[in-house]
This record gives sequence, structure tokens and C-alpha cells, in this order.
Amino acid sequence: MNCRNLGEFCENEAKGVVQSLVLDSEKGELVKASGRVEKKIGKSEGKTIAALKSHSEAERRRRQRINAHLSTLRNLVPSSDKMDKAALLAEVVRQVKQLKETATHDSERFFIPLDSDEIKVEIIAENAIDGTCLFRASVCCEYRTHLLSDLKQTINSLHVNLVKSEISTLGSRVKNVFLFTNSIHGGGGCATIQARDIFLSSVRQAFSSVLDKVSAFPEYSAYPNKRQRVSCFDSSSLLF
Amino acid sequence: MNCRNLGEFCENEAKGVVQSLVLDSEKGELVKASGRVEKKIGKSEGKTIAALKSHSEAERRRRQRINAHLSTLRNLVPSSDKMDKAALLAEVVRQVKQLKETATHDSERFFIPLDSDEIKVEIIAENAIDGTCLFRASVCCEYRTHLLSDLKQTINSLHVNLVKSEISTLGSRVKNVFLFTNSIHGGGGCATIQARDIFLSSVRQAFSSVLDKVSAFPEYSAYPNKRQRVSCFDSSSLLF
DNA sequence: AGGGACACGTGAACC
DNA sequence: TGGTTCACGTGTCCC
Repeated sequence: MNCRNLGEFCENEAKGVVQSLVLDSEKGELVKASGRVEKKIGKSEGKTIAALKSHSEAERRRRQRINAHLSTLRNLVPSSDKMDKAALLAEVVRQVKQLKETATHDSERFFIPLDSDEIKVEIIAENAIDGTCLFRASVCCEYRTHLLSDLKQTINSLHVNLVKSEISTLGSRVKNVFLFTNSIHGGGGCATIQARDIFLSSVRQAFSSVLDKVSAFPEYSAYPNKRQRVSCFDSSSLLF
Repeated sequence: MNCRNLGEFCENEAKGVVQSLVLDSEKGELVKASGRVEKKIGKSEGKTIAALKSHSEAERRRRQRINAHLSTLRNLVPSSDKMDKAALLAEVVRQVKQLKETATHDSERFFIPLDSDEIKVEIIAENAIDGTCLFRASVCCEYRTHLLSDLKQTINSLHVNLVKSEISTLGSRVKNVFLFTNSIHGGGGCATIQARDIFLSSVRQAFSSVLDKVSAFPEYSAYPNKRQRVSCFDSSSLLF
């Protein structure tokens, strides 16, 4: 059946008698169609046919455009074959949200040190079995001499298993990010939530004292006289 | 006009005479509709009406579902108000591609060192005016003594402006990522594409020779006797 | 007017 | 069979 709503027109157009069925959505029942069709046909049939035709063709093009984008989305989303349109879009929403999440998270993790000092210690992942946790500690501060060796000593004193270390600089500001676990050389993790919280705050405290050192002993400052915001700061001397 | 395709049914159902118009898409002309409607109405009008009604309601729900996802996508995508559906989807495609790009790029940048040695030097960004480029060089290899100081010497010898350095470890493998520009202390960048390519390959060559050092002089190896794949590798001694 | 965009009801196909 | 998905042509609104 190729026939659509305008069927029988060719034979009936001479008579000018065309009727159609409508399911009225408000009243919930089938009602009369308008008489407009007959009137228009009476006026200029050719015009109406041409308009109808171009209209439906335009609509088909529109559908093709939309569906083309839908199918490229389908290719972008893994294992989205045999998903219907709604499910596909739902999955796309999920993906976009998640990608945005990790993107902002990453940029927060890796990019420019801020002007304000900051110490952040958080749990990234947790092993449910032995209580081993993966931690991420970030320390953002002004550079000073011995900052890195102080941080190293701090890490060592915490007896954690350092997994990853990142250093980035902007001007005289420096940001250090450490990933570490609390299971050193195969040992267990924090047994209880309380122990974990105590550990977290002790890590924060340890890094805090590294930052406090410069205020307590100003001779540690790299720029004793005045805070310097120069961009020609030699990062290579800091990074090794 | 509330009327739809099934209009006039209520008054006409007693007569059983219903006609509809179809624009035949293949022939490109208006043709007769099938007589099925009349037959069915003759059989059991109530059934047909109920089926039609639930069908159109289901279809409406489907449309609502799709449009709901579309509008949440609209909220996720910046400045996508007043975009039509196709444009919105096109923008979503663009975003997803870009997010995936940076996501894989970032994870590639920041995560685990691979088992195979790798040297990669690429241009991240380019200043069209003075030809200054931002480069990213990554070196992935087995750790050995003096690796970091060798890399530092290499960076220094290239006379580049080091912007950022990252080091990550997995077992005895180590991955170093350097971001740097070729405009040292305000100097200009590479004038031509050829100069840039020469610079790129010289950087690659420089890092290569650092990696070759261990094979040429085995005494540099951290594990002279046999390649060791232990995970208790003390990364903290490497990272500072 | 005339073309674009949208929601609608419908026919067909698939479980 | 009912239920669900899709493409289609159409009515309507807006520029």
C-alpha cells in the first residue's frame, strides 16, 4: 500500500469532493475535517498539488537531516545499535554529562595553579576488600626554596605508596598533585571509616605544616622582599 | 482548527463513507486511498476507534520522550537556544566528538606508562603571529639511574621554554610529559613550516639519544642483570 | 506568499 | 494479537 492520506484525489479532484477523518485529541473522539480542502481545490488545483508536494518533500528532507545526525551519534556512542531513538538520546545525554564531568575534573586537576593557597586531600578510589584507598593530594602555593624536598619528606613520613606525582607552574605559583595509596608494600589499608578520616586529616596537617614553614621562617621564601608575579620564572630549575 | 485526518468521522460513521487523500511519493502525484477504512468500520467501529486512539496516544508519548531528551541536551549544550532540532543535534555531535577527543587525549597524556618505549613530540597550539608553538613531548621508558637528569640536560640543550612537566610511574616504567614553547624568554618561534619540522625531529632525536644511552652503556640501567617487572618500585625516589 | 519548523495522526513492520 | 517503533504527509504557526 503506497497510499497515504490524500488518496483517491486524482479521481475525485474533478468532483471536488474530498473528505478526511480526524481523531480530535481534546475531545478524544473522531470528528469532521474542515471544508478548506474542497474550497482550495475549487480555486486552483495545480497550485495546491504543487504546494503539498513541495511541503512533503521539504518535510522529508528535514527528517533526513535529523536522522543523519542521529545516526552519526549512533556511531559515536558505543554499543548503541538496536537502541531506539529515545534510548539513543538518553545514552547521549549520559555520555555528554559524564564527559563534561571528567573534562572539568581533569582541567581542575591538571591546570593552572591558582593565586590562593590550597591544600586538598581526597579519596579517588577504594578497594572494598582490604580497605586500600587511592588518594589524591594537591598542594598549591607560592614557590620557595626547598619546597619540593620538604614535600618529599612529608610524603615519606606519611609512609604511603606514591603512585604518581605532577608538578605544574604558572609564574611563581606552583601546584603539586600526588596520587598515592595507603597500602605500602602490600600492607593493608584503613580498617574503619574513622581511621580513614584520621588519616585524611593527618595528611592535610602534614602538608599544611609544609606551607606554614615559609611564614614561620621567612628566610625560606624564594622572594623575600616582595611577592613577585613574573612569568619568566625558571620552571626547569624547579621541576627536577 | 482542531481537525485532523480522521475528521467528519462522527457524523459519517453511520454512512460508512470515508475518503482520504494521498500524495503518492513515488509517482509524485495524488492517488486514491485504500478502501480498508470503510470495511473495518463496517465490522467493528468501536474497536477501530479505540485502537486508533491508543495508537495515537502511544505515539504522542513517544514524541514526548524524544523531545524531553532533546531539551535536556539543549540545556547541556551552551547557547543552543533558538536552534532547531537538526542544528542542536549537529552541535551535540560536535561536542561529543570534541569531548571524546580531549578525554582520550588527556587520559593518554596522564595515564599509565606503557610496556613499549615511546617518544612522541607534537604541536599542541600555535601562535599565528610570531610562529610561537606550544609543544608536548612524551617519553615513556624503563627507569634507569640518571634518567631524569639526562632528560633535564636534554631539555636545557634544546633551549626551549619549559611550561610544564609531568612524571608518572607504573612498576619500573616511567612516563615523562613535557610541555614547552620554542620562544625562549620572548624570542620568536619557528618562521617556516620547514623550520618547525626540523625542530620537531631534532627534539625527537635528542630524546632518542637519552633512551639509547642505556643500551649503549648498560651500566646506566637500574636493573643490570635482568629486566625486573616489580610493582614495589620506589617511585618516591624517582619523582624528586 | 512561500518556505521552514514543529506536532500530530496514521500505515506498516516487528515482536 | 496488542504493543511499540519508525517514516510519512499534513495542519499550523512564524517569518
